[in-house]
Amino acid sequence: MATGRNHRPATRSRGIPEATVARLPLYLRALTALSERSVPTVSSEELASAAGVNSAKLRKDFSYLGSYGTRGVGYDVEYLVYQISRELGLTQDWPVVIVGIGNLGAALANYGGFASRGFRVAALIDADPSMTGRQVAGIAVQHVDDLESIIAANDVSIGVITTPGGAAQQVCDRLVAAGVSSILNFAPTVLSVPEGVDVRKVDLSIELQILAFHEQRKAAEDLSRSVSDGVRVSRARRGDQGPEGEIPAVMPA
Amino acid sequence: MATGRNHRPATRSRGIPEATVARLPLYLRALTALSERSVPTVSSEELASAAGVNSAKLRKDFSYLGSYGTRGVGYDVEYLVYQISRELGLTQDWPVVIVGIGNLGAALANYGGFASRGFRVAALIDADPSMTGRQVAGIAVQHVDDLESIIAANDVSIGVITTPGGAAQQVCDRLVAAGVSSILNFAPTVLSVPEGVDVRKVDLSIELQILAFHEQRKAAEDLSRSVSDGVRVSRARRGDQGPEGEIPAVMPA
DNA sequence: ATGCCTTTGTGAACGCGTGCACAAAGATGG
DNA sequence: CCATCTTTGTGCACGCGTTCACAAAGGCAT
Repeated sequence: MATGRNHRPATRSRGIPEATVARLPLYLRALTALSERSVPTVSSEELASAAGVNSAKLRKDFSYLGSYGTRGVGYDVEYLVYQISRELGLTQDWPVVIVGIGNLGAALANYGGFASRGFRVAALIDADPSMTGRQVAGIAVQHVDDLESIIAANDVSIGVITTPGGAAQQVCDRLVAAGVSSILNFAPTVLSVPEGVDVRKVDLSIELQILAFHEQRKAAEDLSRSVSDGVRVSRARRGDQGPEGEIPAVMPA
Repeated sequence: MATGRNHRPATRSRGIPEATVARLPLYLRALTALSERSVPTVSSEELASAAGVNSAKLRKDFSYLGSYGTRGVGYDVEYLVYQISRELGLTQDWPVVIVGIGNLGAALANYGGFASRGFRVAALIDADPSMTGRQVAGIAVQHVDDLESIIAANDVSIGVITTPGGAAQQVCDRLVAAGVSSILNFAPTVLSVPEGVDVRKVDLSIELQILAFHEQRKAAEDLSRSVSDGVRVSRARRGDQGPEGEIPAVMPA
């Protein structure tokens, strides 16, 4: 039920809105950068600008965590880093398994952003026997037959699925049965999971299609503007705005 | 200003809500699967189930495109595939450049989901001279010095950034200056772009942090429930719920 | 042709998220 | 100790998105 975007639509996480939770990592990243530059305090305006959000939104977000600011001064960077880290559960270590060590799985295994924030790649799992034992990012790939024991041995609760779409649901079921209750799904599949399991989806193809929609809309606007203004627009040459040549994605006013 | 999630917050795309646009690729995928099985028609209930959404939401989404269903019967699969494809701009070919051919960039270049839906990897670009000329996914990597000419020669309007965070803004600026107006950003950076340029962000680290938040919340709930019920919960052993041992992410009722 | 049955399309209500605007709070200088 | 100035925290209003519930519409059997 839980899809990647607009996550956990009904249940509010007991006080902290989902939209706020989704922004906390953004703030944390900006704060960490400030911390590394030894900046002691930061105002909501500055931090909001660094995180790319509205300052009122940022203040409201922080208000859900508590009153951690000082009026007239701003927020203590170190303190806020700690509070957000704790709220996100990053003060503890999260072992993660990656299932499906293809190009993407290998890329994720090598991705530095994991280790930097409390996430540790506990195991790499693949169904291909010829992959078993191969070192990827310094970790030996294990066979999917041992999935359950690997999960149990490492007390893993977060799984990343980077298998082909056809295998995703099956892998998901096994992960969940083995005790994993949070899944990051890169496979182009709608996973069905029991109540209590969180799924977030990252779908590269969908992201591109959304961009294409807006791109087409912009092209159509440019086209209609160029017709009236006589301005030549590169993208307008592309043509093919549908079979009837009508402007797509534009409802009749 | 445009962040990856909740995209284009103010401007509605002249008739089609952004939330609907984000779901169209989901419907399209489900419909394509039905089409391959030669299913002629589908009801909103069936399709919604396949796409993992509410049927009322699906019907309202389709209502923004027009009245393409037949009451008492459902939707014609082939016709709907065509209409959605056209609406998303997938009837035309979108040349895409990928900048930053590391693990992730290479994974994306090899990703089959691109070509299957009107997207064509027109060029791979990297700043490392030793990468220049190397074949990745059958495409020769080109040097970033030639970025502008590559964009122009291929009439590229969509760029994918998979560089390290430090290089992302610079690459972004050059892409935009060269005429790219839609960017898919995998770098952990808040990109600032001029008006009219769309940016979608995919941040693996952020997705994991959101999962960790919910995971921690579930662990805290399990913990408090196990205290009263005497149920032993695996995750409860993990401990370390913050320095005061209080339950995090739970506002006092 | 007529009545029934299924399914769409949508009006209306509700809830969440956002942003404005301001009062409260606290630091700082005299 | 008081005045001033900065910045937080939040009440409020607004708009978008979701969901319900039902009337309209069309197929189908008799």
